[in-house]
Parts: sequence; structure tokens; C-alpha cells
Amino acid sequence: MATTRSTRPDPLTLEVVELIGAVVARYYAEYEEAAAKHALTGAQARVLSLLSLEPLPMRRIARSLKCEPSNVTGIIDRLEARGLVERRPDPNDRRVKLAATTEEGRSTVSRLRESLDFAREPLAQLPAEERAVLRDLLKRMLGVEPTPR
Amino acid sequence: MATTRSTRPDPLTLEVVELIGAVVARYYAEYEEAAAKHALTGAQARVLSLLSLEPLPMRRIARSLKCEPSNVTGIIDRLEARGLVERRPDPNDRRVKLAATTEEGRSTVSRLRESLDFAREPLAQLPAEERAVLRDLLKRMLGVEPTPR
DNA sequence: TATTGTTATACTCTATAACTATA
DNA sequence: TATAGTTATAGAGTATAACAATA
Repeated sequence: MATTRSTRPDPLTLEVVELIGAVVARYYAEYEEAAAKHALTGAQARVLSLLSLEPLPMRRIARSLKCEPSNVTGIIDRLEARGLVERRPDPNDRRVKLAATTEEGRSTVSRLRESLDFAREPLAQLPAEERAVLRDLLKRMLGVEPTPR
Repeated sequence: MATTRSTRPDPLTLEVVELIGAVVARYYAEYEEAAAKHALTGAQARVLSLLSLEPLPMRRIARSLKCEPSNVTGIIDRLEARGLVERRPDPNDRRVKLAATTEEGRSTVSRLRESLDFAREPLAQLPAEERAVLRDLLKRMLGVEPTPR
């Protein structure tokens, strides 16, 4: 099932692809490292950050994590055991459990964010104009509509 | 400990940081998906790709994967059991084992590369000029010296 | 003594399947 | 009957500690 492609990527594209891979690897590694500083795994840190925005049903967390719902049970269990998250009933549907951050969970998230310097630090050295260019390029890469002005 | 920062990130920087996070998540997910298409885990795919460039001692693989050497044993075991990799003695140091891709391993890597469309596809839609801009921005993010011309 | 790779162990994340309680 | 969350199970990646072979 390998699709045969008539378009051969040019050297510049290949170089950019490689650089993107390097950025991804670096970002991922630093995220794990920052999470570990707070005794969290990457998955725990992602869930905690997600829940700091709003309480969510287990199912929604699984969708966001791109994993099976059964896995979320354990992740929330461990966060709950540490007092960072709590399970609440959903008034509208008694089958649903909402996972929500505690006060301590939110403060952990905010300290976690502080540790994530990689993406922010080098960006600060770019002139605002180039940050805007980068923003537009990234949006196009993600298939998002161009920035309105 | 959290370093207190006097510089407060501006909205544009925050937006770019968020976009980078989105790109990283997307890239990572698509890499795992591409690996799974060939019945490989992400770690197996990364090691196999790495070894397709040159045979490496177990220790070097661990360094590249940013994990403990003891974990590499199992990863190589599983790749070897499938005939994608083989262990060879190092003539210079009898303690060392070199992991090397087999012919089938190399062909898997090349098919794997074919499946990695995310980073390539949207880039192709960018004019060459903007790809060059992106390349320079990424290099600066990574702390690489600016492109010579 | 130091280094390389391995084994043993324990924990986390993952998918799958079966279960429960609601809807 | 369908859905939400859970449990049970098995495989993979991870760190730690201890070990054999070699340097």
C-alpha cells in the first residue's frame, strides 16, 4: 500500500522536514523532563494541563489523549491519589464522571508551565515580525485558515 | 526550582508556542501511526531508522533514545526476532555489540519514510521562499548557526 | 577498576475484552 | 439496546540495581 508519488521532495523541503523532526524531538524531550521535575509522567502532565482549563468526562480525556478510555482510569487514579485531581458526578448524566483539577493540581500546572522554556526562550530572541511569519507558516502547516488582519 | 522571570511572554509568543505544541502533537501522532502501519512501536521505528544510517553499539542507541542502556536490549531483541536487525561483534572491542539493520530492515525503513506525509505534504504547498524562511527560523529555534549563503 | 551489555524487577502507558450502572 | 466508566489481562517502554565478560 505504499503510494507511489510522482512529486519528488526537493532538498530544501527535506531539510525543513528534518529540522521539524529535530524540533519535535527536542520539544518532546523537554516536556517529559519538565513533567519529571514535578514527579509526573508525560501523560499525567498532559491530562493535568488539559483539566486545568475545564473539568472533562473520562471519555473526552481519552479522545484528547488519542488512547482507549480504559487507560484514562489508571491515569486519573494516580493523579487523584496524589490530590491533584478529583472525580465529580455529572448532574446531567449519572453514568458520567467529570475529572477536575484541585487547587494543588492547578498550582502544579502553573509551575509546570514555568519549566517549559524550550519553545518560549528561543522565540523571545526572534523579532516580532518573524514571530508573526512563523505563526502564519505553522498555521498553514496545520491546515488552519490564514490569520485574519 | 521555578526561576522567576522578569520578561512576561507577549500574546504573539504565546500563540506561537501553542502552535508549536500543536505541530509537535500532530507530528508525534502521525509518526506513531506510520510506525503502527508496519507493526512497529514508535521506539522500534526510531531505532530502526537510526540504524539504517549505520550500525551502532547498544550504548549509542540508548544515548540517542535518551533512555537507559538496559532498555535497548529488549527493543533490539524484538527487532531481531522479526529479522529487521542483527547483532554483530565489534572487532575492536569484544565487550561491544553492534546493532545493524538487515536488508529487510532497510526496506521497512524506506517504506516507513514513505508514510510520513505530515511534515512533507503541507510544506509542499509553501512557496520555496517561505520554506527557506521557515528553515532559518527553525534553525534559530534549535540554536544552530544561521544558514551561510 | 572501569565499561559494555545483559538480567531481574517494578511501574506506567497501551489496547482488547468483559463487566456494571446508567440511559 | 446503547453508552460511560471500570476491571482484568497482556505487551511494550522506562528506570534502577546487580551481574558477567572484557578492557
